[in-house]
Amino acid sequence: MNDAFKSLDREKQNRILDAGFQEFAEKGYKQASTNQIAKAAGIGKGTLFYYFKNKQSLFHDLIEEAFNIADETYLSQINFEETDFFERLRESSELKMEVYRKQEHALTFMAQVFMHMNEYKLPERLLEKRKQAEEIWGSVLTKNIDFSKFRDDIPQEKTFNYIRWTIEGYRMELEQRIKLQGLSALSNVKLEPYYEEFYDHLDTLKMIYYKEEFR
Amino acid sequence: MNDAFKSLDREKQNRILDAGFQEFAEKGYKQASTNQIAKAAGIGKGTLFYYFKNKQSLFHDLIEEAFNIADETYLSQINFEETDFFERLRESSELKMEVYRKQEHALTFMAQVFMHMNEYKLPERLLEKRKQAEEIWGSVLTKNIDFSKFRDDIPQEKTFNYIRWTIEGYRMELEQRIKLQGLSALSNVKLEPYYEEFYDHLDTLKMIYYKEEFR
DNA sequence: AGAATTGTTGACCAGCCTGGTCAGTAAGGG
DNA sequence: CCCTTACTGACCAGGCTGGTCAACAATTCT
Repeated sequence: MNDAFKSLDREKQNRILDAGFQEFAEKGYKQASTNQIAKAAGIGKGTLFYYFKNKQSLFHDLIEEAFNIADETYLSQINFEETDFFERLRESSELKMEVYRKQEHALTFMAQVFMHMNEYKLPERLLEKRKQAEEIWGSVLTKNIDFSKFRDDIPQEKTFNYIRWTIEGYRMELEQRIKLQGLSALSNVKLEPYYEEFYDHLDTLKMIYYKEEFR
Repeated sequence: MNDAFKSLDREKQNRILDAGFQEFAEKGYKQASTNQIAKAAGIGKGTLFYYFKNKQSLFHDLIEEAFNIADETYLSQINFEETDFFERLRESSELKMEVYRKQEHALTFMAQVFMHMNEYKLPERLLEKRKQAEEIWGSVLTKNIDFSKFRDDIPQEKTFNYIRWTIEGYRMELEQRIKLQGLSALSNVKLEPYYEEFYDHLDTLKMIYYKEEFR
């Protein structure tokens, strides 16, 4: 990523970044095609290599950019004053949705990178960032949370995991549903009804896992 | 799949089938490589095409074979007399594990095919099978189940989904854990402690979602 | 025994796609 | 007018693709 790229207008930058995020997230480093990325971004192949010196450096730059995006629009916005678990969960989910709106494939790309991190020999600089990110991502739903609101006949760790897994399962099914009904991009989908559905699930989970007096 | 293949000894057949399952499950139809499959199965490339007439027919045969395996060692073994949800869940999980032991990648292959079914133009014969399979797979955790044991302050459908999602989340984390700790094949991993862990989760879920008198 | 059949292989094929280059074009600013 | 910068796609060598096939090996038949 050189100065030429950085001085592009934001829209074009984002188009290129997102094309890269999507291709690498879908196929992994080796199988990803720079031709595809250029085509999806709507630029010539030469131009891609005019902005990035080669495939590997493009990949590294994408990782760094994804970290930055996640940092700026997600992690740094989390309100760690909020001690209620479900409120924190709601806020963090909404922030995540913000990221999706800005850069639809940044987060799936990040997840892919996290999963296969060990296969890629990344420079020290990125490994360091990853370590930091891992910690803070893990703290989003734990740091300064009032876990005493959970019913105490179920081990706290289980409660925590069960809620995580349930939400994750719901998220995946929702993704599937949206993908099936319309081929439209996420940005074109009316999201309001899904929010209501999601809040409803949060309430139900509160019913299930909170002590009576906190429901 | 011709007579030559069918008259191979079981072990070699399974080696080839599983190599195919794995490759297609990992990369999808187009990206899958017949070279890789032959190499992974430990046979020459020519031999693979001596057994199967071409890539597409190999793919179709694998689908059919996967359906048969799932049918024989999983679906047909489910005891639909058992009306307790968690007992049914336990049994079906153990049966699934049987399938894994016999053909490690058959089920992930099937899942992949189900997901991307619409992209492949499959012959009528397979589409029909799929339709049937879909119905019966859906019925495994519902048909003849006594849902009245669930607490009735939470909608039954939610209860059902939440348990599914929780178990699925647990399964994925377990897979991750096993993959990390040892690179050994599933068949070499001591499974007993995991079973205990799994049963423990089932008990906890019973605590959460059953009426008091059925816990 | 030898002949005939069946099983198995990897070198080989044309063709596609790969990451990357670079001569050439276009545009803008001085 | 030149100089710089932005941008492109034809082009390259090389790797991998699905698939073939002549040659060889093993087994079975006569």
